[in-house]
Amino acid sequence: MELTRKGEYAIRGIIYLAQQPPGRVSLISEIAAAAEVPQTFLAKIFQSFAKLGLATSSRGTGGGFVLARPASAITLREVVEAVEGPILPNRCLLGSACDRGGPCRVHAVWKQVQTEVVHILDGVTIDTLARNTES
Amino acid sequence: MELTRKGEYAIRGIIYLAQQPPGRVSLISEIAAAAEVPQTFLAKIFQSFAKLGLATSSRGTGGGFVLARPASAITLREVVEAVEGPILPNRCLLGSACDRGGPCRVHAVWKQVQTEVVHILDGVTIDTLARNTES
DNA sequence: TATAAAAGGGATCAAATTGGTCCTAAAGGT
DNA sequence: ACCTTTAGGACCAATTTGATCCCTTTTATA
Repeated sequence: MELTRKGEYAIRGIIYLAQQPPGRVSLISEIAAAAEVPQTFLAKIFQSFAKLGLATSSRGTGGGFVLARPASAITLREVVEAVEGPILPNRCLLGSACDRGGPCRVHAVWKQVQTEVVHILDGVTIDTLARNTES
Repeated sequence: MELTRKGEYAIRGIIYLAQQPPGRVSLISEIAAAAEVPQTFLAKIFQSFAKLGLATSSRGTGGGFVLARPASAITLREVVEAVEGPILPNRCLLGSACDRGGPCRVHAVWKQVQTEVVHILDGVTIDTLARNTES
């Protein structure tokens, strides 16, 4: 029930991107330095972003990353799920038969938790986080 | 962001206890068989329950476990936290300085997630789960 | 008062996950 | 050609998870 480093780094990294002037290309080395995150690790994270269409990547000289959409159209949920996988408080929310025969007794509760968490994270955009200067 | 086996076993085990006639002592072997959980592992889990005052244990012949309180006075949150530790979507909710200087930008969001999840789990008692015959 | 029946608690262990590095390949600019 | 930059795969150490084993302590009872 805890965000991993990967998730934290992902958020820090994409917030940095969102704070750049629109269209400005950022190097992974630059983002890593700014977000204080191991560069090679962050590179993997941004690969996921690129694959999922959160960021656009370009190679070679002058290459780097740009947000694929306005920061106001990227939700915290998308970013978290991009690297951590779907919000899933319990395995039983995947398949149908979680208990030994029939849905488990707590199924409905986990479903509710999932729905609520997804709702909260969907309600926060990267734009909001990027503007949010200090607490 | 996922319940572990330990948490699942804990819930299954305590639900079984709650389904017994009031005052009836259950052996760990009996609970393990009924809940289809590895016995030695479940023993550890019930040790936690005993320490935290969710169940009462007695040793020797005729010993075993009984709920320390009516099942209607034990919440799902207590059971989960007993074995998984506090509901904590992000490490930053522990200390004060999560970001490099000052609270991190997402701090408030994680706080909200934590509050909401705790609220949901606090609203479900073991009694409710134990009565809940099938979905 | 042995003895058997339970839980308590520590040590240990394999497998999976996490957190991260390294190297080579591919793509793009000069 | 050559340099720069991301893509992708292999790899690795540390931690966590999911257990098991063994010995100790407590307690009832034959």
